[in-house]
Amino acid sequence: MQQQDITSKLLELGYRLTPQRMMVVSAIESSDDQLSAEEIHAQVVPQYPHVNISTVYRTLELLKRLGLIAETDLGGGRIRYYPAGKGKQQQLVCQQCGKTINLDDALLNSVGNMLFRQYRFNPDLKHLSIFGRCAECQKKLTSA
Amino acid sequence: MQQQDITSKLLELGYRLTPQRMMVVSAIESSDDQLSAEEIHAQVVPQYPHVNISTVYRTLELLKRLGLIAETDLGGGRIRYYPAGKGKQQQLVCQQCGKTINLDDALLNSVGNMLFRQYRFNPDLKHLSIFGRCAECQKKLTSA
DNA sequence: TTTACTGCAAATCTTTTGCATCAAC
DNA sequence: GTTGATGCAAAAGATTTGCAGTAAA
Repeated sequence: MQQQDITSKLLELGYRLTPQRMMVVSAIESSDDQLSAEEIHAQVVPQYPHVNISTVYRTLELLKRLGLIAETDLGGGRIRYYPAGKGKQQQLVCQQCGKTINLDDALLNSVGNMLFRQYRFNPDLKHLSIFGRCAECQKKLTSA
Repeated sequence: MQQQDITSKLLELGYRLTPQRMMVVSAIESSDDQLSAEEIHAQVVPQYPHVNISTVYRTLELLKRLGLIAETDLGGGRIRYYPAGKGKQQQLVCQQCGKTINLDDALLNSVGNMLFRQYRFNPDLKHLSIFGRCAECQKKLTSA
């Protein structure tokens, strides 16, 4: 999903293309990371000081409802948004430093298969987060 | 961890045994499910109408700090508490019906080992939740 | 021109905190 | 009697909502 796609999709569906919306879309699109509502707002304000945080929330809600963006819940109420088309969001989240590590497909699929074989459970592996401690934080912990 | 153990541990550590604390402990101990702060409060109020929700939060915070209870984050800001000794909390959570299925250790350990071998990441498998759809809801979905 | 969208302020909802009072020890 | 624990109310942080004005179509 490219930025043009999102905005043209909005137009196509009869929604208005306001500068606020375009800037929210642009912020999400151009970021390498997933962003929180606050972060998106912070990124838009310098270019458009009057944008209200409630508009950001309303825009995110709209884009989510239309399936143009998606969200991950990193736990502890930390919700992050990312473009719906932008790859997988399977990750390891370090609870100490917050770093995220992307998981590779092969490993993930083997886990998914195990779960299905054993429990007939169909895991949503597209949005999986596993919490724990990354190598560096683990090291700090043991050396402390 | 039995209820007496928790209360005696509190005493032992020099904390006061108030009726409020005992009732919070009792609510958590006697429930088969994990409970939210609100649910614990709701369960205590009928027997002790003046208990304040902030006392519940303070008690949970204390018990958590002492390692007597633990919490799981079910996503979407839903935090649930359970006695620390009460088995593992590794589970599959159905996003449709809310049912939880406990994961077996062997499977979990093999996942943990894979993650460590490949990423040197130390997953917190004691509190792992994997979201998705259970067998029944999957069936409903495909037959609908 | 029409009415969807926005900004603002106020309302929610959950959790936390300050403080005076109270009760466990 | 001490001092830690509680109740209350208010604060805080994140998100939502009502409403009147504004601007995209």
